[in-house]
Amino acid sequence: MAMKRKEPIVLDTACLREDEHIAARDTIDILSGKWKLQLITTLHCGGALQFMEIQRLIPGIGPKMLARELHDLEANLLISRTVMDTRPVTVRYELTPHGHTLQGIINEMRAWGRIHRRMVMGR
Amino acid sequence: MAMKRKEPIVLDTACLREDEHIAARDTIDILSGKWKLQLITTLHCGGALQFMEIQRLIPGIGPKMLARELHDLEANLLISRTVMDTRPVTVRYELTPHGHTLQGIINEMRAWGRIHRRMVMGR
DNA sequence: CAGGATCCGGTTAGATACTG
DNA sequence: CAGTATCTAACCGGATCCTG
Repeated sequence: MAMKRKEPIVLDTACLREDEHIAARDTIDILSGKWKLQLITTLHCGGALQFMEIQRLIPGIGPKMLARELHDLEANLLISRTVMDTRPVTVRYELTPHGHTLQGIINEMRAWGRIHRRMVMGR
Repeated sequence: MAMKRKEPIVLDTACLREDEHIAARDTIDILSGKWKLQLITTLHCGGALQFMEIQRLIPGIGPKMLARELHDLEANLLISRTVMDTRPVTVRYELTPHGHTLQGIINEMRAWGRIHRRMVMGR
């Protein structure tokens, strides 16, 4: 008697394509990490800011983390770093136009997060 | 002579409110982790699936990680877990309606991620 | 089939101290 | 002011083995 053949599970690939996963993952990776969201939002609202100004606006972040996160964002062309020739030197960090486009997604995350919190915490 | 008073930096708080940060962070936390996005998308496209079916659909994931991620999502009311009384037992995992609402954000992440990739990789 | 238990290497993030 | 260097504790994710 023939074995009952179990067909391999293959879903409609349209929504499971590899590069679709990658695109979403890229976005998540950029936004992941403890301070990225706050940092982006702070620069979005605050415009151009200096290193210490940012540190004061984000309570709890240390210089090491702040420097690292700023590097990451700069490498992704999301912020620009400008050394001003003042004395002592100051550095101006600012979201690029591309960086500002992230705020749309962040706002959606806020909206969903609020709904989610009500759902999980129960009203 | 009076010192030049540096005003403390206080930005319009509307976009920097603590609970706004938290809401966005909740969303990120749910979507962070190596397999969450793929897992949600797989269940979104595939409907109800068994443990092993999911494992086959997500190449590389091990049973430990899969179990953990499923637990996380269930704790957040994003998926439902149903034990079927078959022999041997099988378990059916399925996105809840609330879970399906995540796909909107995920799709936006994909769209942004594609744009971003073109921007960084240069064309 | 559906997982839990254990071990283990790599990454992450904080504290502290120091430099140009 | 604007960071870097170093050390360490915590966490993440994988491999392997085991159970009901």
